[in-house]
Amino acid sequence: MIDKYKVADQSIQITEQQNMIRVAVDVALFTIRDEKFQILLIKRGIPPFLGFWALPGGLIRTNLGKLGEDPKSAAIRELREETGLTVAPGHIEQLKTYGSPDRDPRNRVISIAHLGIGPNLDNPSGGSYAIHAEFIPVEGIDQEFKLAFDHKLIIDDAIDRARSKLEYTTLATEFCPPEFTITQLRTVYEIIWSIPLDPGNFQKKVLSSPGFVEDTGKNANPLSGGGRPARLYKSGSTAMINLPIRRN
Amino acid sequence: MIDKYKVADQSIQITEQQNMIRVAVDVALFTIRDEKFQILLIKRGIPPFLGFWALPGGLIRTNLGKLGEDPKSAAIRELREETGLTVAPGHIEQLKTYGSPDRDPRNRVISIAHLGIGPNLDNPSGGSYAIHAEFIPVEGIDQEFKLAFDHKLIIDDAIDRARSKLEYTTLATEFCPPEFTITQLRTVYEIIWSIPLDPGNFQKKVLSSPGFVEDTGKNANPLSGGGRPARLYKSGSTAMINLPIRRN
DNA sequence: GCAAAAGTGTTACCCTTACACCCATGT
DNA sequence: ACATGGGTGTAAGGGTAACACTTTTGC
Repeated sequence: MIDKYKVADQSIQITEQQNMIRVAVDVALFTIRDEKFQILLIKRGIPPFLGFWALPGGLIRTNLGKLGEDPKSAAIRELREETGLTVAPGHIEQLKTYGSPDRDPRNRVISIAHLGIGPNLDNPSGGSYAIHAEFIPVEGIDQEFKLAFDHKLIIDDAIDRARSKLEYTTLATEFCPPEFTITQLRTVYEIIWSIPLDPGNFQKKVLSSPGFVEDTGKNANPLSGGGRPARLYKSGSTAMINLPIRRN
Repeated sequence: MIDKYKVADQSIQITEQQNMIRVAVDVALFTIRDEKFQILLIKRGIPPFLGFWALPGGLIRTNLGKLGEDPKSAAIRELREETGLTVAPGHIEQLKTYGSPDRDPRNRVISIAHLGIGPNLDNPSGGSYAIHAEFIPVEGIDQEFKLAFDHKLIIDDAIDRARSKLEYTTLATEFCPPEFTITQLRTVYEIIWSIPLDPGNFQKKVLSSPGFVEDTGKNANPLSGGGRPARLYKSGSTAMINLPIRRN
């Protein structure tokens, strides 16, 4: 019942190099482009999985300063290094850790996956070293789509998380520019959930949820072809929605 | 923008011992005892944090077989080794990974925290090596309560997760014996949320939620002092509740 | 004026809530 | 018979969904 290794581990771990594992971070960065829900992927330029798509990511560094970097910082750094894109700390969160012993064919790597949201992103810079980064519509990522490691699993989990967080948090505002109209916000829900929502009811629900959005007093420029100018709102400070937006 | 270390990491990681980190698992194991919501903690018998309370846990092993163990297995093993208690794989899930560089004063350790539910548990066996395990009511864990490392943070996150999962999953049935009455199930909600629920309305909501519970056809023994014998149910196969149990 | 998009009003319907009431058992 | 806990019925209130309607612009 009691294992003799238990205390041994705790006493030797200060000096010995045992039971150490490589720890990576991966980032599932989503955006909306061309009215599609898209995810940032890189095309691998080295084996294993040469030519396969993968999430941007890499090992957490231990040689920076005395103790190393925390996982979220590592995720932001790897994203920048591999794609040239920068995401704010407020727009990235931990998703889940993937630790199956055989998930990397070379040797053991545990990955702390992150979920990121990127509004108004530049085009990713295709890195050197034959690494190519691109936004890919999530609808196109099916069984045919060649993904490295267990990244298909991670992407599916990330999509699920993003879709369900729309319902009870203000995540949707992170897909919008700093000032946006209610219609723009509704379009985010419609694109990510792939369903139409009633414009009138959506408007009332968002405005009746305290702290969801904040009125700027300004109006957006009317579209060409006419239509009443929409009022501009900015994201509120509150994180949770009291009246959930529903998917029925 | 592009960092020269990027490809270097990927090519040398097969051979060199760089950027490796100790990875631990910790378990927040909850149960209901004496009509209280309780968590399993151990009293540390070695420095650092000698005499402080901590979550059961330890390092993931890399020397078992070729590649090592997966995090969930490690969590179940550490729990058994440190407390003598066994939890089924279906009653434990990953909570979150804690990776702040300075969370362990000795050296860098990243911990994959797990959330476990233990119905009908034996008393934890106080381990040898001066390690003492005990169930502690969560209401007693305040700022005065001395917890090691960042375990106060982990416990708070675990309690939040457990409380919110009651609402939209069948987690509450995991606190019950294999066959239970609706009143027993309601008591789980009442204890964990610290609020009373209407017995009649609770009954109807649970029974109208397909797959939440399954009728065994049997009745429980009537309590001494009278009362109609309650019907016995068992946990259904469905994981999600369509009509959420609310906390208002 | 007409089309188009933003925003408000209205109503039937459903679910929830609160609580009364019946059922089955021990003493 | 009475107390006790299990379980069902019911009616008032609140939120939602569907859709009609008004407002404000471009052409």
